[in-house]
Formats: sequence, structure tokens, C-alpha cells
Amino acid sequence: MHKLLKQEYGELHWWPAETVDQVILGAILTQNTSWNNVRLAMNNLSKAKLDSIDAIASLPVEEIKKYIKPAGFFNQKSVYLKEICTQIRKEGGISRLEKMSDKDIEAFLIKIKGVGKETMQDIMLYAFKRNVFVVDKYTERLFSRIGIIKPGMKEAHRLGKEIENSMSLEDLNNFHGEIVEISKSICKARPECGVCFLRNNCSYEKDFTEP
DNA sequence: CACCAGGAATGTA
DNA sequence: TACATTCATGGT
Repeated sequence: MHKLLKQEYGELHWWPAETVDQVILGAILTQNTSWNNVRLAMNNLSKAKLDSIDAIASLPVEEIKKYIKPAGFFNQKSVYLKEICTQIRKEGGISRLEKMSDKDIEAFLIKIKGVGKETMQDIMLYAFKRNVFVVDKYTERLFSRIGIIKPGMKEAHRLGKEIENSMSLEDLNNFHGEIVEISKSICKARPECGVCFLRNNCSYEKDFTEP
């Protein structure tokens, strides 16, 4: 699958962000939220020069809310953003975390309130360049709808670990981007549906015998 | 106007 | 451990 998708999309240089700090902030903001809304929120932060770990760590929660409103869930996400930025700074910043082992960074991230499995994987791969295969909802739909796993995030994570152990960092980076990109495009096999077969509201959701 | 988006915390059994 | 509920804006 990755080979075919690579031919289609080439080098994606994925995670749409300019800086490492933006990757981390975006990973929180995109939780169950369309990327367009995340972009609106990120633009608000960027224009105010608040799109950094240090800036958010020293900004009151009520202030953060004003900027990230378009991304939704702002009451929780404002707290989550402040929390992860504060923790990273307490640990010595990005430069200190970069030197740690994969397992140590994972342990550090997962105990932060607001950082679950998917968000942790986004940060591991795209901020710290570690060999991680990101499993999100698109990934679970792809795997289950072409019939290589039974539906469910747990199953997707199990297969994800196998993939992770057999692919290079560069390919893992591209592969996740490819899965998101194809999920946002219109299904070529059945264009009359109007959406990609990886979308939740695809009208052929119950019929994927011919991927 | 109903539904959904690149999740995670919390509560219940 | 395994589900259900809650959170909220903007696009289709």
C-alpha cells in the first residue's frame, strides 16, 4: 500500500507545520477536529507570536482560549496545551527531551493530561523523529475496510506495531501522511459516492469487498 | 438542519 | 477490561 501511495503522492514531508513547537501544539488542537479548524486556531496563535512552547507555558488559560476557539473543545484544550508546554519546559525543553530514549519520551508524554496514544505517536514521529507508526481513526478505517483487521482501534494498534518494526523512519513519516491525504480525496473507484471510502459517511461503508 | 472532524478524560458495570 | 458520555467550532 505504501509503495502505491508513494507513487501517487511522492515525498509529503508530512505534518503541516513550520516548527517543532507547532507540531506539538497542533497535535493537541487536532484531537477529534478537522485540520481546517486547527489551522484557523494556529493562525491566531502565530499572528500573536504565541505559537511556541515557551509562550503558551507562560500564558493564562483564559487567554489561550481566545486564540484557539475555532479548533473547538477550547475549555479542555487550553488546559491541555498549557499542561504539556509547562511539563516540557520543566523537563528542560525540547533539546533535553531529544536526547532521551524512545521509551523515556513515551513515558514522559503519556502521563501528561490531554496526551493519549494517538497524540503521543504524532509527537514521537513528527516532533522527535522516532520510528513510530501513527494509528488514528483513518488508519483503523483503512485497515478494517480492506479486511486486514477486524474493526476497532485495539486491532489497528496491534497491526501498527508490526508495521512500525518493518519500515524506515522516512517511510513511516510518508505513510501516515499518505493515509490522511487519500482519506481527504474522493474515491476514484466509486466517484458517485462523493467522498473517499475512508470517510465515516461513505455510503458504501458496508460494502468494501472490492477495495 | 443533521452530521462529522487526524481524541481523551471520566464515569459506569 | 469494555463501553458510554461529554466536550464545541466550522464545513458540507
